[in-house]
Amino acid sequence: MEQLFSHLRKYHPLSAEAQTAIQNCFSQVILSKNEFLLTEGKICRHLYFMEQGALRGFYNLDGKEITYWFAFEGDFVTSFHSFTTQQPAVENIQLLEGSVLWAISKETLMDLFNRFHEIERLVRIAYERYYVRLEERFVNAQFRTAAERYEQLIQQTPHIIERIPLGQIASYLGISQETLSRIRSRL
Amino acid sequence: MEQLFSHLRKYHPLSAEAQTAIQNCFSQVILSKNEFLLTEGKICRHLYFMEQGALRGFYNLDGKEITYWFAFEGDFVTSFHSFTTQQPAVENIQLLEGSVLWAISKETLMDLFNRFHEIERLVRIAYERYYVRLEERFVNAQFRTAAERYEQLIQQTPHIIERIPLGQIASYLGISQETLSRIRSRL
DNA sequence: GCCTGCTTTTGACAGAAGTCAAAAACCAAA
DNA sequence: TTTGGTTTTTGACTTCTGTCAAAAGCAGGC
Repeated sequence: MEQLFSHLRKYHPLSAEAQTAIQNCFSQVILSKNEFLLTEGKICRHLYFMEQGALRGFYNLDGKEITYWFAFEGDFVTSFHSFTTQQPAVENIQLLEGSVLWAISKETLMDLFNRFHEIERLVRIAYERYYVRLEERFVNAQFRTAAERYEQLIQQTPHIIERIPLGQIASYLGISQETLSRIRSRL
Repeated sequence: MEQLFSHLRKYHPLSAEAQTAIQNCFSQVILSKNEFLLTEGKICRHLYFMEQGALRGFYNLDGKEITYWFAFEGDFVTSFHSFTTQQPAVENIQLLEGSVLWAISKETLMDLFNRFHEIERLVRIAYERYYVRLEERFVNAQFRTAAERYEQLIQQTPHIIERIPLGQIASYLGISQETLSRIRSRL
């Protein structure tokens, strides 16, 4: 739990009361490799925080699995679209390693927002950081070549390369596995 | 100003006091075609709301202008990265038509957040919507073909096609102008 | 009406990336 | 060590998209 707080404090300081409330509202979830946190068509009712482990978000397109994000230690995890709108999810969330997560339901989180302005602020600030990250990734996807994207991945998030199978990395970069293999061989 | 409120209410209802405060904190900005709201290297100190008009965000890559978003009536406008981090912007924001905007400085907005939890909530909710939109656009950029993206543009945001020159639309879709022209000719 | 400049289209060619299929490498369990 | 399954690499070929250059289309000003 202390790990959760130390991550949360990176966004915004928290009063003792807010911390106590958070402590009472999150519950621990332990899952093993290959289990699903969410499947396509279900409504995502929880926000998770990853304490230890790794997972991926993917959806099915023409029979192929498209992995489009990963989460590791210290990341928030949810189907953003489904969680915020309470519509059925289009994607799946699957564990890549045995993992420890903290979960809070949407209702409980809304209740925390009502009781603690500072918690809603923390989330607002977290959203800003995640938005900027996504914007950067979007610009890369649209305007950089496959090789450039791979090199940037090596620079910025080497843990992805170390912990994730090649096929899923290729998908994450928006290229075929064969192309990624060729890029690697000529670097 | 009423237009601003009617847009804001789509995110979250506002008390009379909050509305009065907002009224006192936003100021009107009128700009003509081709003027710049922000240039590369400057820190973006304001959040804008577009009442009337159109503009684009673009940055320079190898001597070429890459247009990667547009804003129209009812949109919030800022350099998200620069505004939230107060780092120099990497992009330019330029008017595409004579426009009417409402502006608020970062400090004033933070002050509103402190005084009105409900205003920070409204922004938190707005962030969620914008994040979902960006996520969708990212997935399209990475995993759909150029032709699919163009068709989706026609379906979902036909005003872009009507009001924006082809070269900038091509850039927005992440393809060359020639390719877009060919896609159009064979539809 | 007729320049002039800007936008859009067309043509020819080159390069990047995808697909399908097979081979090689790797890994874990028996 | 052998075996079976999975992951990664390699090869041959095709398709999509980009680039450069030229032509066509269009709009405003004179």
